[in-house]
Amino acid sequence: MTQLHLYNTLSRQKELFEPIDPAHVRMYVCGPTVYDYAHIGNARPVVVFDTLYRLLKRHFPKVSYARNITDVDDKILARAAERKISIKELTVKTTQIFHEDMDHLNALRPDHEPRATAYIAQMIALTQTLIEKGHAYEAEGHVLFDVASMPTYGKLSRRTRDELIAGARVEVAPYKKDPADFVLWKPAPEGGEGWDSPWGYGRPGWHLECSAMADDLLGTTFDIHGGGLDLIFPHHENEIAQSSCAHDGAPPAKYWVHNGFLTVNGEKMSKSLGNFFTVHELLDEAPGEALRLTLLSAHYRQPCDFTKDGLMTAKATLDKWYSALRSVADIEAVRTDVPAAVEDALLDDMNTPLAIAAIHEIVSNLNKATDNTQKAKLKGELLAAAQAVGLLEQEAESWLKGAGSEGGPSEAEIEAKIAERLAARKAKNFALSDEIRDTLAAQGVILEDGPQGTTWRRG
RNA sequence: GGCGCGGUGGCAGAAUGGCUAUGCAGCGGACUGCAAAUCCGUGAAUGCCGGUUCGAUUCCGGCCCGUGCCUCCA
Repeated sequence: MTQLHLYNTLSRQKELFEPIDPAHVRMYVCGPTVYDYAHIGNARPVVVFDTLYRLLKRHFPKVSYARNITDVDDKILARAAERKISIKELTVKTTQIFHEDMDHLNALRPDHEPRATAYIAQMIALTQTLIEKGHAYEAEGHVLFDVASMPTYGKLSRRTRDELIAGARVEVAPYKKDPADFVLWKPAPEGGEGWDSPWGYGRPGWHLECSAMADDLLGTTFDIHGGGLDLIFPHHENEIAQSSCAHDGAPPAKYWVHNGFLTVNGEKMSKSLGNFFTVHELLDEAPGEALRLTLLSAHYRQPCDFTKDGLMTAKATLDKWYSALRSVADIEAVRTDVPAAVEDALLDDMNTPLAIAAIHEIVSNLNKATDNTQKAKLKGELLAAAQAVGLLEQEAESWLKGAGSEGGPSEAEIEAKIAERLAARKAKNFALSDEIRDTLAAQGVILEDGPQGTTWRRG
């Protein structure tokens, strides 16, 4: 397979990816609501769509990737009030932390990262258009989308309005014409966070934000809209409703791509279960690349169960890969394209587990290689392959010697111990030699004796 | 209740109408002063019951189990 195929939620099938404009591919992914540290579940779509972004960039001349920042929302208001700080202060700080955390996961920054509050004018305009076209109505300071005005509503999530009503567990607001109607604009109290609008002081609805930003940055219809599975309904369904109705039927996106949910220790992550992990805290336990590899170890549409054991296995895998790279540190890599086995796996609906298996094979071949020409070629292949999935972006030496160095012995101390041990070994004092090795091992430093002498790494 | 997803060896996790990846763990060997790492070899799986088929883990139906959404959770 040499062309990209993606599973489109709209058709529930794998489809050949045919960009609207092959010269310029456009992708929008729903980003975080910045009220707290990003958790490991938030990281999954970031890593998944970063992998897709990298893949698209290799195959198309220009890619525009937009990922929004939702910086106005009930949870943000509540958190800011709780901490007695301004909304701005909260969202700026949280956004900064989000960026730092995602950088650690080797996620490239999107080309556009719109903040909802910078697009209020576009949201108001979109709402007005929907009212003018008869798809929205005002009621008690709210503007609501009129679901009955759109016969195809429910197409993405494959739900009918009857099902929605039958399954509704929420109390229906009395001002709604139809229980399925959703809010585009809602009133805000005087002095609270809000903006003036034709319908009074208020705030935009969440679904409206993405429609307005995507439309403004990527155009009426763009190629890929991504996000987590849980966003299919209602968020993406409502985005389709808003954008299509505002644009006389033109849908916002051609391909809808959704990543599966992440569980922790087999259960949905929640604070009460005690299995809630933020990316920030996990970075203290393992490098970001290990976290990234863990997330890519399962196919993006499958559920991914996160465990600390899995994280440690990913770390060990990277140790192995970096060790292979270190063994050829003095050989210059031959620059090559991403090896076919890896690229083909990725082109087939981003089969990252298969791509990772192919990387294992390259590592194995590199470890087996005897002549330098072969090693140079395989080193190039390994780097190209790993970087296609955002891994092996560090120097082997610093990965192996730097990880977990806080609190451990310094490099100079380790080198001194190794020299001491070498002397003991030469004198055939193996008791001392082993004692030195054991002591270092207890401090997290693993010694490996090879034909070229002793190398070390932190475990 | 409605809609959806999944059940593959000890674990993780791909693929496939017949010849069944990959990694970790295990076992044996090479190498090593001994280890570690690496390499070589090796055992081990398709939830249950039917159907279609020469043949099903793969397709179809039923069941069981798990799980997600239906609430501005990725």
